[in-house]
Amino acid sequence: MGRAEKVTVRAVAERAGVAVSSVSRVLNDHADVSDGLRARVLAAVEELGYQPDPVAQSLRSGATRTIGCIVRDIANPLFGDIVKGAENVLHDAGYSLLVSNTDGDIRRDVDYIELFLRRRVDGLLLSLQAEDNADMIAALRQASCPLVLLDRDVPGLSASAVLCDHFTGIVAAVGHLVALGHRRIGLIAGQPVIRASRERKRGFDEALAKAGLPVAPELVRLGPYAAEFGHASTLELLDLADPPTALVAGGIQFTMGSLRALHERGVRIGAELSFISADDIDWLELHDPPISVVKRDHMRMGHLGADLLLRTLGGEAHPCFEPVGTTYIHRASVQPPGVSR
Amino acid sequence: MGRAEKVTVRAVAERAGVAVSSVSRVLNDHADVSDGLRARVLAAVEELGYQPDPVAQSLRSGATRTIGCIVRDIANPLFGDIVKGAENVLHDAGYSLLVSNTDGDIRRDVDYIELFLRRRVDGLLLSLQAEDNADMIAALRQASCPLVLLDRDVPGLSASAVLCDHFTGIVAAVGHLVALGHRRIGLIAGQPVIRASRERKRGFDEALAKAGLPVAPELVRLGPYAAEFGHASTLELLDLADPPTALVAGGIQFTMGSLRALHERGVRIGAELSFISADDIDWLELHDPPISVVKRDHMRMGHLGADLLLRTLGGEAHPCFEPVGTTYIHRASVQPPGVSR
DNA sequence: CTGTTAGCGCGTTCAG
DNA sequence: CTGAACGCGCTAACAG
Repeated sequence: MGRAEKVTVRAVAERAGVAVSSVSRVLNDHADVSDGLRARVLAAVEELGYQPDPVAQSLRSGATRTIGCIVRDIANPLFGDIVKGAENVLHDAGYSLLVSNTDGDIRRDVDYIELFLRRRVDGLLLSLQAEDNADMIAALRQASCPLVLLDRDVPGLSASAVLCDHFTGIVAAVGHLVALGHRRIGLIAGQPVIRASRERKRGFDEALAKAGLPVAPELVRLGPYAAEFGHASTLELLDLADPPTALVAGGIQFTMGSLRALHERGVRIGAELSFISADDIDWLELHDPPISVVKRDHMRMGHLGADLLLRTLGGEAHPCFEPVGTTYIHRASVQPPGVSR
Repeated sequence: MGRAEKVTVRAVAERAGVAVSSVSRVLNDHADVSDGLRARVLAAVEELGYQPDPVAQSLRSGATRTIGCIVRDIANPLFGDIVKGAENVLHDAGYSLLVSNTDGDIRRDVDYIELFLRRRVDGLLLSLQAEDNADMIAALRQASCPLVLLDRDVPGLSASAVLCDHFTGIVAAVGHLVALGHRRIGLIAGQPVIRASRERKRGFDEALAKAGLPVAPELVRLGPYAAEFGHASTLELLDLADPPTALVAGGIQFTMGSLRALHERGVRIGAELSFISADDIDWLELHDPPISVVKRDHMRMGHLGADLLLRTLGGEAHPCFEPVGTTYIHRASVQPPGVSR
């Protein structure tokens, strides 16, 4: 096993025949350094292969060049894309990314917040599981580093945010189904503790109202973000005496669960039921027939979030909001029974 | 914005009326501490809400309680599952996980290795992009922390590894296709710089040989792990004068690319072509008709890798190899043209 | 059993 | 323009 001799500033200083502070000056290019000294220091650095110790730098400076990222499920391609986009930007800026996995348990959000703050991260990228948890808000208030919320909205908190326009996407999706003649449209979405869920529900309601369609509470299922919920809800909707002819699923977990339920029942999308997913994941279109989606660019969201964080760290920006557009993409659908045109 | 007063050991010591070292003794339960002192220290800790600074602890102890993880694409659910499994185990053991994204560029493997080592991570989880890169091997030799390879094999390196049995899975898959009567079977897989690719090719060759089938070099495409390669290769195979009747794709990227190509061409899996993916991703089965897969439990691989790392760190284990089984799951297929039975 | 002291490696005051 | 000295917060020697 290789053993690298630990080469410190002191070693470099001795090698160059100067004081340690001079080495530090050169490396952090603090003005007023003579060319001769600079050259000798750089030569010594090169010869010894010196590299400053980030841990010592962190203790001294208070900055760790580390960002903490909190997401529900890093294996979920939605969050994977966010993390990937963020990591790309942060890496290029010299930051490293710590990840988490809160997995449906809101207390783990709090745990990770406290853990990352204790580790003195320079910033936090947050895709929280709920926006109204008191413990979580209290934990975030302790933060002395910039915070960026990813598609979340916690009022009264000093944080930036990257927000998606879910409303427009759902309105377009439902509008399209209505135009096809659907009158019984189901919605499976998350609980209102997350802005995305509220916006989806609001878009759903407004689109129906605009079309003069009645609200059918039994066709709306709001629950925890888990494939099991999407699965169970889809089965319940299919078992209704008067089942929906079209279904909008408001998150990738729900989409997964719903597709599995439809698959089990042998219900063919586009042939027997119109299905729209409110999160475009790359592979959804590969279904046969393809699934219609409301598309969001998750990598871009991570990208923007990291960018916002870096700009705040660099003092170039104060907390602000960055909107991310949403596009509705129609891929396949079917007219409801009894509709002629 | 909340401003937490930094409470140090010194503050706790003064509050309790003892020396700083006594505080340290109590917290790290170094033997020989009187109950009275312990109680007073613990009380002061509680009252002040003291929490040790991990950065200072790291500088002092040399350990950062941080693990670096190197993967090609964290947004890929395959790697996402690995990272998730590893993070779960590491978090419970008090470690945090730094992630990366090497994205097809082998030099980024080297960059991240050097970055993480400079940051003094306590261990490295490595899903490398090639096993034979000299710079990468040189970088890893500099490591003084334990290394765990994830489904990779770098001979001559002091590292543990979690390995999948790809061979058996591909043999089962090809064997099944042969039993159905297929005689022209295509393979899309990675280059031999990664053990997984070599094992898949070896399994493919042996299964064909065992069936007394000729080797058809034009049906085997080995290339970089990218959806584009799977896509282009699939189109090339379809365009052959004598195209394959069945296709085995040896990695999730290739599967993605191939499915997209088949979708574009309107080729129906199970109706016109048998398709087997060598990496089961949760959602593959949701295709209609379902796709046959060679299943691997990626989360378990991350789990085992992290466990191996922790055991090595705890001195409970020396570098070793942990095998992960592979299962072939048949979901749908089609007999080749001209086969009656 | 407990207190005093010396660094871990770095950046940054201050004098010269 | 350069060097000497201090301290970030903690742990581990070494004394008492």
